[in-house]
Parts: sequence; C-alpha cells; structure tokens
Amino acid sequence: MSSPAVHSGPGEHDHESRPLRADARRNRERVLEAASTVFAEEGIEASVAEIARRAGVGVGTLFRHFPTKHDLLLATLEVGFDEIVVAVDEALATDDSWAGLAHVLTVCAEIQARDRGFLDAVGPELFAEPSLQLRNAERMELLTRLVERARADGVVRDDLRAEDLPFLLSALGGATRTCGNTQQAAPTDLWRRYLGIILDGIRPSGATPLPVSAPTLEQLTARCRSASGS
Amino acid sequence: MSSPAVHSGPGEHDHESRPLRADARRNRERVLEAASTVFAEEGIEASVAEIARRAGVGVGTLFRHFPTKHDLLLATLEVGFDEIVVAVDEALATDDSWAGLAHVLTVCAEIQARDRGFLDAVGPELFAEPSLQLRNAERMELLTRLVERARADGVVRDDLRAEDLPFLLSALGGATRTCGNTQQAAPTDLWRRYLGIILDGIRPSGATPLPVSAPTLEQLTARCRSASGS
DNA sequence: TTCGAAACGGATTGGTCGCTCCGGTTGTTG
DNA sequence: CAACAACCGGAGCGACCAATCCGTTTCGAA
Repeated sequence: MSSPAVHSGPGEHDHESRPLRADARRNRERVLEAASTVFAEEGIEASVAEIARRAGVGVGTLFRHFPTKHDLLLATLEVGFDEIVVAVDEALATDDSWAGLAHVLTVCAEIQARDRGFLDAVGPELFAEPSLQLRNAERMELLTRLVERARADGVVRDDLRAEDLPFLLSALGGATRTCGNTQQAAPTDLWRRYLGIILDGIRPSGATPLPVSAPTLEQLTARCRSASGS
Repeated sequence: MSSPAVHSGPGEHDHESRPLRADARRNRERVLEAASTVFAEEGIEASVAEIARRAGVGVGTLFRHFPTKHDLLLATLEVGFDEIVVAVDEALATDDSWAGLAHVLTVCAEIQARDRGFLDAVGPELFAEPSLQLRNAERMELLTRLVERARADGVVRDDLRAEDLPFLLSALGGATRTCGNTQQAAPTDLWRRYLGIILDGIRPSGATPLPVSAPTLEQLTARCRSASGS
C-alpha cells in the first residue's frame, strides 16, 4: 500500500507531457491548499469561486489544473486517505488487536470531525468513485485482516465483518455532523462519546445476534455507485 | 374532538380569517401529499417545481398555501413526528423498559429509512426549528422518562442520557444514508444491523466508560440552531 | 343568474452554481 | 533580448433554483 510516489515529483505530469511551468506549479499548489481548507470548513458544497478567491487565482486557472470540481475534491481527500492507511499499518503492527481496531476507527472519526469535506464525501462518494476502487479494494483487504485478527482473538463479536466498518464510520459521521462540525464555536469532541458506544457495540460481551447479515463487498460498492449517481 | 374543532374542521383557517374555498382546500391537500412523496423519495433538495408538477398545480398555488419551501417541508414532517410520539407512548405503556426503548429507536430508524426527507431534516433541522422547540421540549421530557426508567431497571448503561438519543439516531441516519436509501433497487434493511450494534452499545454489560460527557439540552438546541444557520 | 372576491397557473425575476472562452500577461528557451 | 508557447484571469453562458406577480378562471353568496 506504500506506493504514494508517482505523485509529487517536482516536474508533475498530466499525461506524459512536459513539466509544468514554475508559476503553474505554484498556482496548482495554492489551489489545492485553498481547496483543502475550504472543503474542510464548508463541506463539499463550497463553491469553486470561493476556493479560487482564497487561492488568489481566477476560476479559469483552477479549472485548468482540475478539470472538474469533483477532481479537485478527490485530490483534496488524498491526505486523509493516506492518514487512514498509516493508521491501519500502525494497527496491524500492534499486538493488541482490539486497540488496533479502535485506533483505526478513532483516526477515521477524527478526520471526519475536523474535515467536513471528508465527512460529506466518505461513504457514498468514497466507494463509488471508479478511480478509487482499486485503492478501496486494497484498503478493504487490510481492514479484513484487522477484523479477522480481532475476531480470532475474541475481542470483537463473532458476527462483525470488515464490510461493516465503512457503515459504522458513516454512522459516526451522522453523529459528528449533528454534533456541530468543524470551525464552529466550541469545537466539540462529543462524537467520541458515540464512538465509545459503537465500540462497546462491536465488543463480544453480551452481544445480541444481529438481525441482518453483513453486506458483501459487491453490495457495498454497487450500492454506493448507485447512490452517487443522483 | 369535534366541538372545539380548532384544527381540522372543514373550514381550515390560516390566521383568524374565513374558511378556505373548496378547491383551495383540495389543492392544499394535493400539494401536501405530493410533497410527502417527493421529499420522501428525493430528500429535502427536491425542487418545489417537481412537487407542484406531481400535485398537478402551479407553483403559484403551492406558494400561496405554503409561503416557503421550508414551511412545506415542516408540514410534511408532521406525520413522522406524530408516529414517534405514538411510539414513545407505547413504550411508556409497556412494562419492559428495554423493549420500550428499543421500540422507540426502531420506529425512528424506520421512518428515516423510508423517508429521505425526514432523514435529511432530522437532527439539525428538527431541533433548530423555532416553531418546533416547544414540541421538542415535550418530546425530550418523554424520552427522559423512558431512559431514566431503563436505567433504573439496569437494562441500559449508567451513563446513558436522554440527550444522547437524537445523536444516536443521527448516527443511525448516517449508516442508513449510505446503506442505500429509499426507492432504490433492493431496498435494504441493512440499517437494522447497525441499530443492533448501537443497541448493544447502550446496554450495561461490559460497558466501557464513555470519554466525553453527554450534551446538555441547551447544548443540543444551541448547537443545532447554529448548524442550520448556514 | 349575476358578479365580485378568491384562487389559479405559469412566465418571470433575481440569484447561485459549475464551467468555458478568449484577450492579455508572463515564463522560458535559444 | 526577442519571441512564442504556456499560462493567467474573469466576464459570460446555460442550468437550475426559490419565490413573485399578474392576467385569467372559478367558486359561491346573493
């Protein structure tokens, strides 16, 4: 999973073309940075005009670097994705399989809590995006290892599946959203409370049989694809 | 119910004025009905034009009856609210305090699952709406009774508070939303799975202390008010 | 049956959005 | 330094939206 390279060489290519001019590279960077903050603060409904303004460039420049608002958003999310990958790696490196699982969920929730764009995009968007499906598959494979191990150790309920994690995170996102999101007066950790409840809910102790079986990976992706096609 | 008739007599008032004309009353009804279906199917972002079309009236007519899209939405939600109130009453009438609590949560979740408008509006909107705050206060009082009783019976964790329920429902809403919402191919009960996990999470058995204390009622309303003012 | 008030409907307004287009500017190369 | 391709900015386009306005139709009381 550690193949982030390909990505930020000083000569940045679009296809196979020649390196970008110096000012172009600088502007691209500014746009990306502005988009990160703006999306984080206002969610994915923030307007591209606002982003361009904050970046100090014209909208034309913005769209030359990112042909679509959606492309820009995806580029913005990369950081969070990498963060999650790191968290999963850390988790798998630990002996304590419960702590590892809890750590991953906590990190994901933290990202959602501080970045409204991530919160809006994750779930539907994340799994629907064709350009991300390969990466998603890898991520799911790691998550499966994590969950299987925890189950083998008897620290989570028997019927928990890796495919549940995205949904549990969406659930947490729901709580986070109404808890009061980023940049608001008195930024709150209230979501941690509900993460705590969910964590207790996936523990084995006194687990009640779940009424519906877990989604398969296919269901997960298919479902999200159709959801984003609105 | 028939002699005071402040409410749904055949002569429906707006303020203190004279009764509506027959066609007006019929159209108002049609609009409300169309709005219910459309909001349920498409969420609160559905356009008023679409609603008017489905109702077979002009937008002018729609706006005469409901001065604002928001007013129309609120009128639409009434049904769900009533349903919740009934569920709470039923719950309080039962001896089994755990079953009662679970019942209320289930009913709320069912409403969210079949009505995307409700799903979108609940949480932020619901508690922020000034015109609903009185009703919300009543509802919270009933919920408090429910939770206190369950706690006294030892069937839920000690640190659960009534104020947590709205957030837990929002959480469930998050899962429901990404599960695939209403009117979609293969309408799913997957959310029941996560409701199950949350229910286990609020049980006392092996409960881990929660990292953040519950929100006060003031925090709850204040937070939502600011959220909706975007 | 008459007639005025009430209700209707949809063209229109004012606004926002993502995105395009093109005349002007700037970096780079020889 | 010259000269051209690459790059910039922002006015403008088309689409959508909630909400308004006003000429026309319909109801129902007299």
